Amino acid sequence: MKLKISQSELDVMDVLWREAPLGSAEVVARLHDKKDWSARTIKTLLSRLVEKGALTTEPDGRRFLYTPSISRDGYAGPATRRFADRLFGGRAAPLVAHLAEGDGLTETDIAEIEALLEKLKK
Amino acid sequence: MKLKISQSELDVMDVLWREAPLGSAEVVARLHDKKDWSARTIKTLLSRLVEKGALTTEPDGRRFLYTPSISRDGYAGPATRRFADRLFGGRAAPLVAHLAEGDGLTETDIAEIEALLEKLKK
DNA sequence: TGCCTTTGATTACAGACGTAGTCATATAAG
DNA sequence: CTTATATGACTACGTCTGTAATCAAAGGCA
Repeated sequence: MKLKISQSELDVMDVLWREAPLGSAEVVARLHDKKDWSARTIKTLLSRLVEKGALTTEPDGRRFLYTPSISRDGYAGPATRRFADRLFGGRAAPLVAHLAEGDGLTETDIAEIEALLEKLKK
Repeated sequence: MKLKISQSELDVMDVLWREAPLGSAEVVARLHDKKDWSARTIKTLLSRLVEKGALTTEPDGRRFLYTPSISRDGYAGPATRRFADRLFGGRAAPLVAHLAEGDGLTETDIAEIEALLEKLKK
């Protein structure tokens, strides 16, 4: 059961991972600034995500409310590992190095990662 | 000039990033254990990569030698940032956390990342 | 010297993806 | 009650991907 979510679909999931359930019009509203898509396009993406089982629907009057059926972490974990494998042979350090390039890491990020590493070492 | 390399194509690039130039038969040999692809398939991927400009060719008798025209880092850097953006809104810590799950980080990885963070803080 | 093998070129084809349009219907507004 | 509108269902269509097969040229082997 490998759930394959495409790039554009991920943008939609992102909205619903932040806030759910939402109706399609609300998703459209949330995406309005970020992406220059027609409402139709977003509706299509929502439908495909439902087909794929990434979203659950719940009727709310004449419309549907959409809710993710996988958590962001549930999806991101395996995806991250596959990503690291393909690009860096699974080694984590180069990945972090790329993130760090050009001020990619905030103070907070650094602190959090350090805390994380501390815990791992114990 | 956005170079778009697909998943399967990346597996081919990986071989050539490790060792280049190589002829197609050699690439096929290197991939034999990893992927269960016919030689035809790999040839197609090589051709597509050449079309896309990700590989350079150099005639060597009746065959071609393939060499990457972008470095692994040159490709991985932007790709990593896009990946982090899409999945974690650009925040690095959750990404590292996922990598760490289930013993994903070796001692060496941890040490390297720590060194990296040290340098960033200065 | 004529055929098999290797290699590159060209072609194939289904399914996923990006990006919508059309249609029917339910509903809100007047 | 009638009409404009919002919403979901279905349809569209060109491109990209995964995964090859076929064809032709060029050299190796019998």
